[in-house]
This record gives sequence, structure tokens and C-alpha cells, in this order.
Amino acid sequence: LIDLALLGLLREHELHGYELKKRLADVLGPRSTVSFGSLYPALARLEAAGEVKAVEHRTSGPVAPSSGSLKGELAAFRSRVRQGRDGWVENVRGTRGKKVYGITERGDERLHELLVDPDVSDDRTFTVRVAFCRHLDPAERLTLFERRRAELARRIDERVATTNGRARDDRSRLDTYLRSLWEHDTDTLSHDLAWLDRLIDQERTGSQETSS
Amino acid sequence: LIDLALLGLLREHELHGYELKKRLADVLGPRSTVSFGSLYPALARLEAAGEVKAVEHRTSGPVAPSSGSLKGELAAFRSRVRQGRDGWVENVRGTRGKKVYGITERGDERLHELLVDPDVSDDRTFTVRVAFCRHLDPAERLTLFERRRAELARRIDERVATTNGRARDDRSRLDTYLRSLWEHDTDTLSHDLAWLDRLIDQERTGSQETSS
DNA sequence: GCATCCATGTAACCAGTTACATGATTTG
DNA sequence: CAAATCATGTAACTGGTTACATGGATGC
Repeated sequence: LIDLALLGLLREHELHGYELKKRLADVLGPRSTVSFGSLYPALARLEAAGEVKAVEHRTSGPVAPSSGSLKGELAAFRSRVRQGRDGWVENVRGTRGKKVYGITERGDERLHELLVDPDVSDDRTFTVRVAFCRHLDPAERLTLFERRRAELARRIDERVATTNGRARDDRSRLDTYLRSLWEHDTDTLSHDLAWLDRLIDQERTGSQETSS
Repeated sequence: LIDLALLGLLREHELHGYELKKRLADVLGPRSTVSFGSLYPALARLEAAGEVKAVEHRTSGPVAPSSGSLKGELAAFRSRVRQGRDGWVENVRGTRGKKVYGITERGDERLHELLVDPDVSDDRTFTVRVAFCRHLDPAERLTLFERRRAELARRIDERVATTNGRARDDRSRLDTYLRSLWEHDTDTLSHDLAWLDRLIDQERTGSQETSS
């Protein structure tokens, strides 16, 4: 999961760890962010696997001025460039400065693998995959959505079967709260299914005017 | 989480591990069941803490004939009672038979603690708490629901603030899928909130005709 | 008497967390 | 220069998972 998120973000711009966490909170919502304690080891692991690599990052500006409290960060960047003029940038890595990562070709492949993985049963993972599904081509994207749709349909069927399987008196014996919970869960599933249907529909009709 | 589920189930009838897992799948849906690998250690832990204890279970019949494939289990029970007549039941525990657990007074208190815990931020835990909230008195239940409602309202506010905080062009630069995801998440939150409102409403109006 | 299901448990692992340690940079 | 914030990292722990080992009971 974390690999997917990291590679997905790095696919667009080079970033350092601290920034990655902020972007992640921004994109996925603060609810599903990851902690530094898993972020940095994950980056190290990806680097060891050759899927990302530390880069010098002297050319392009800070590419993600999107969200809060980046003022200090901007200033930091400026100062680094300024000092870079007298050669300091060259050993940024060594002096425990920011470690800016970029994605490699292997990382690109890995990201693609993660995105096209046929297993769509994990809810959290699926969410992240949607977040980065722009990196898929239209056909692959459609497959992803349809697989997920099938998974949700299966879950609904399962629930309906259970309900029908319950003897009637048994069903009524179910406590109010359990019943309410059960119904709400079913509703939520339908809600998700409807959303997927909209996504699929958009994908189908929109596939004419690709590009731009 | 697992403690809550186990104590909640045992609060109603004595059960052995294997059966607990089945009941859990039945009540919480097969999606959020726990594996044996965490179930048995958890039971052992609860037993060590004096919150559940192994019982002989010779008096009452199998109290949960609710769901599938209990035929064999019934038969097993019968045979055990039959043999019990010639004294075998006494050392069921030693011979690696079923180990039937019951809740203790400490366990009862612990369950209550878990149910009234003011932290309602964890989604999975909250679900399980609703599943067993019949063990709370009406006022405590209402508090639980209202706390959760406030939590969800807070999350929605947070999201709205973020949206407003985004510069307009920045917002439009958001990719279709990210936007769709974002909107769907917001919808889901509202959906959950509406459900809670219904629960709270039922709780308020229903509190006149208490008991049964 | 052999396959199958019921039943309990252990060990290794996994993906994440919190808390802590460290240090660089900015800002008042 | 002190306080706050940016930034990277480690260690211990948590709450689960899968895979495995074992064995009793039932059904054919």
C-alpha cells in the first residue's frame, strides 16, 4: 500500500520524505496518511530495490506549492539554491540535508504492476489505486473499475444470501442495532457500487475524446 | 477490537473458540472476521486477565443454533452429554476437547469500559461497538452515537475547509479521478452521518417506551 | 478405516504505529 | 541565541495475518 502511494506521488514530481507525507495527507485525506516511522523505512526499501533513487534536484523549483505552510519550505529551497551557486548543493545528501527522491524505470514498472494487480478485494488499496489510476491507459483503468464492481456485487450477493438463509423468526430476533448496522452496511455497498457505475460510465463515454 | 468482539459475544452465551469465530462472521459480516491465529491467543489473554473463564457447559444446550453447518456441532454436543453421564465431562478441558468460555464479572466491567470509551475515532471499532451497544443503557448509547456524530461532522468540516483552502485553479488542476474520489468520500461521510442521525432519533423517541 | 470437518493451538511474519533521538534551518 | 519548524531516521511495540502442527469426532 505504502509503496503504491509513494511511487504514485513520485511518478509526477521528485519529492523528499517530509513533503511526501504532506502530499499524501492532501491527496488521500488526513485520515489515511502514513507515519514517518513507516515512510522512511519504506523509502529506504524502495531505494534498495532500485525503484526510486535520491536525486540532486537543483534544476526545477518546488513543484508542489499546493497546500499549507510551505512558506518555510520555499525559503529553504531558495537558500539551498543560493548556496548551491557556491557548490554546496553537490553534497546535500551527505550533510543530512533533504533527500529528494525520484522514480526510476523499475519503479515505473512496479507502479504499473501494482495498479493492474487483479486483486481488488482490499478497500484501502483500491482507494489509493483510484487516486493514481491516471497512470493507466483507458482500457486498464476500465478493467480495474470493472473488477472492483464485480467484487462489490459479489459482496452484496453474499449478504443477500445470508439474509435469505436466515429463518424468519431468527431474523426478527436480531437486535435493532445489529439490524440497523447490517442494513447500513448494505446501503454503503450499494452506494459504492453506484459510484463505480458512474466511473465506469464516464470511462466508456469519455474514451472517445481521449488525450488533452 | 478483538477483545470487544469476544466479550460482546460471550456476554450473551457461553461459547468455544471455533464457534465464536463463526458467530463473529455472522454478526459482523464475513469481511471483518478474525483469524484463529489471533482468536485463540486473545482468548488465552482474556482468560489470564480473568475476564473470561473456561466453563463446563453441561447444563444449557447449544445456545446459538442460528447459522450454517451446526449439525455436526449439535451431534458433538449430544455425544458429549451422553458421555458426560459416565463422568467424562469432568475432564473435558484436559483431553483437548472443546473449551467453552464464559464471561466473568471482570469481563463484564471490561466490556462496559470498552463500550463507553470516549474515543470514537476508529471506524472498525465503532462498528463493533454498535453491534454490542444493546449492553449499554439508553443514555450511554445516546452518548456513544452523539460522540460519533460529532466525529463525523468534524471530518466533514475538515474536508470542506481543505476544499475552500485550495486555490481555484489548483482545484481545477486536480485530476478527474482524484476529484471523484474526494467527492465520493465526502458523500460517504454524509451518508454515515445521516445514518447516525436516524439512530440518534430512534434512540430519543424510543426512550419513552423503554424495556419491552 | 479413510476422508472430512471440528477444534485448538504455535511460530513466523507483516504492515503499520508511537515514542524517541538527532540535527539542520528559520524566525523572532 | 532561543524557540519553532523542517527533516531524517531508529527501536520497540501492536494487532493482526498466514502457514503449520496436532488431534478428536463423524460420516461414508
